[in-house]
Amino acid sequence: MSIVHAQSRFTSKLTSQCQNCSLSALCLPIALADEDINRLDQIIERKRPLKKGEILFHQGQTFDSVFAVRTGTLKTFNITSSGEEQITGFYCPSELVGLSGIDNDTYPITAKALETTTVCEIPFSHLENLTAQIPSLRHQLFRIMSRKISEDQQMMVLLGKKNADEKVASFLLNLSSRFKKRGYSAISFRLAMSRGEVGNYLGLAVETVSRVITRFQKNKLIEVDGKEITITDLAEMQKLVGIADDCARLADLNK
Amino acid sequence: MSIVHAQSRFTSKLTSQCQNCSLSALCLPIALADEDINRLDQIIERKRPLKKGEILFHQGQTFDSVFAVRTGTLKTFNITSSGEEQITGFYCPSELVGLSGIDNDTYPITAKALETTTVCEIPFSHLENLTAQIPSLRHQLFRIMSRKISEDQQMMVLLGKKNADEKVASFLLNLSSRFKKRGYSAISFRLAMSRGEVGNYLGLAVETVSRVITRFQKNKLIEVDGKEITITDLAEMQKLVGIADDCARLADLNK
DNA sequence: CAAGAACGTTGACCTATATCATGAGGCGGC
DNA sequence: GCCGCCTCATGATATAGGTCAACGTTCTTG
Repeated sequence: MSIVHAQSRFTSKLTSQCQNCSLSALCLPIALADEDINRLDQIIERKRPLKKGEILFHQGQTFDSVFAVRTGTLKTFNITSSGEEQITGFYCPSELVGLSGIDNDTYPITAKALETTTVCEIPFSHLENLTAQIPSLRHQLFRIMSRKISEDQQMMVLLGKKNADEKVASFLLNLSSRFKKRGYSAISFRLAMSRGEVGNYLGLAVETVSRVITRFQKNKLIEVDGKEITITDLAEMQKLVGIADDCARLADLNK
Repeated sequence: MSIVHAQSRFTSKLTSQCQNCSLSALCLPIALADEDINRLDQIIERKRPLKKGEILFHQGQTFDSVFAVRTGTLKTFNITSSGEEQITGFYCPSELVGLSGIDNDTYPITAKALETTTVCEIPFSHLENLTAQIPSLRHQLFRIMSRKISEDQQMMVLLGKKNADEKVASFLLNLSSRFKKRGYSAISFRLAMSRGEVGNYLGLAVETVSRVITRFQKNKLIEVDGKEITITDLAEMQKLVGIADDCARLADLNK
């Protein structure tokens, strides 16, 4: 009987259910009981894939959902007074986009696909209701938002205090750890974004990004083949960035 | 009878109750029913004032509470790899500090008083429990966190794309609107932070901040007397910053 | 109230990175 | 499968803002 149960349960889930999703351990369902995952599952809509360059939501558009990236990569950006775009983030699988829209019921940024990308749409009003009933989901959502705040603040430190080398090294190591977290190689990966987008994000000119990458290659820190990056000297890269990225370790340094 | 009720209710509240707090319309209690404010009130602890330079919490310390500023001003900062501090925010009355600590149960930043400052301590586990029962409180907390994410992203744009003039102008206008929101003058106010702290926050050297401020004075944009600032040409200042700070207005510009 | 420390301003100079310019791949579209 | 465009790399040059130094002013503290 338990077999029948398991079976029916299995067949009733198509590949796009949270239970089967290889990302569930990183994404919203983390720490949820099976039954609760089901409830979450029911409010989630899987959308047709976005092609490269397609837009998920626009700056100024009415907010109604947050989105979990399933495959591919997104960027989010603002349009500045002078009309140029300022990229505020890149989003990889399992990451949640759109949380900044809750405040004004309006997305303050645009989200655009860097490559073919699939997302799960999570209508926020439903999610919010569910959080009333599922404490661990509520806590998880608070944590995700809190982490986003911390990360953005780290980014502020990067933009305000780091030089070009440190910025690029931080960026590469950050991607590395995100890939690692979801089971890919931490030392070898493919950039979904162009040099221009990297520069825009880091507050650098394209040319500077290009030169730094070339220099890193010459100094045998990384190997590069177009968008393929291999970190060959992780230790040296980490030294470049400084230990401060590990906040916890500093706890006793600032009394 | 209703008079007695009102009376007893009044006398039962000391000055440090949410109901009597002049900030309640801006702070967490916004949109809460009286009875719900009471429940919130009960979990909040008022702390003795912090003197200038005292620390509210340390980077690395275990997270247990968020804090609402009642009077005074706080700054939050990180220590970078090279040991210098990078300021990540200034907090004025009614604003909530410490939300970035939820994620790791650890504050990733230090919060320090810039002047004599009083705060309300809100133990987060209690707050989280209350949000299960009070939907409007839950929504308010999501909104506050969401707004923080938007604001930090605006800050990233500022750090990544703006020049010194634009940074300083943005900073002054930002303070101006925060003062205005809580009923103070939008054109005349006192900076709680030093030029050095402004520079640190904006990714500029002290000298640059000083020079920009001097230039603004010469150009009759502002008047300055030490830490007292008066904005004399608001329109020109806004022009300097650009219209893009108003995200909503751009909704139809980026199709 | 005096002395030292911290803060703020201003000038001279320097440098990291932006900008401009050019050319070489590489990719998408017809 | 070719053309045109976009991306990337690299050199030459310009510049915004950093750094260093000197000095006045304003807090702080004994």
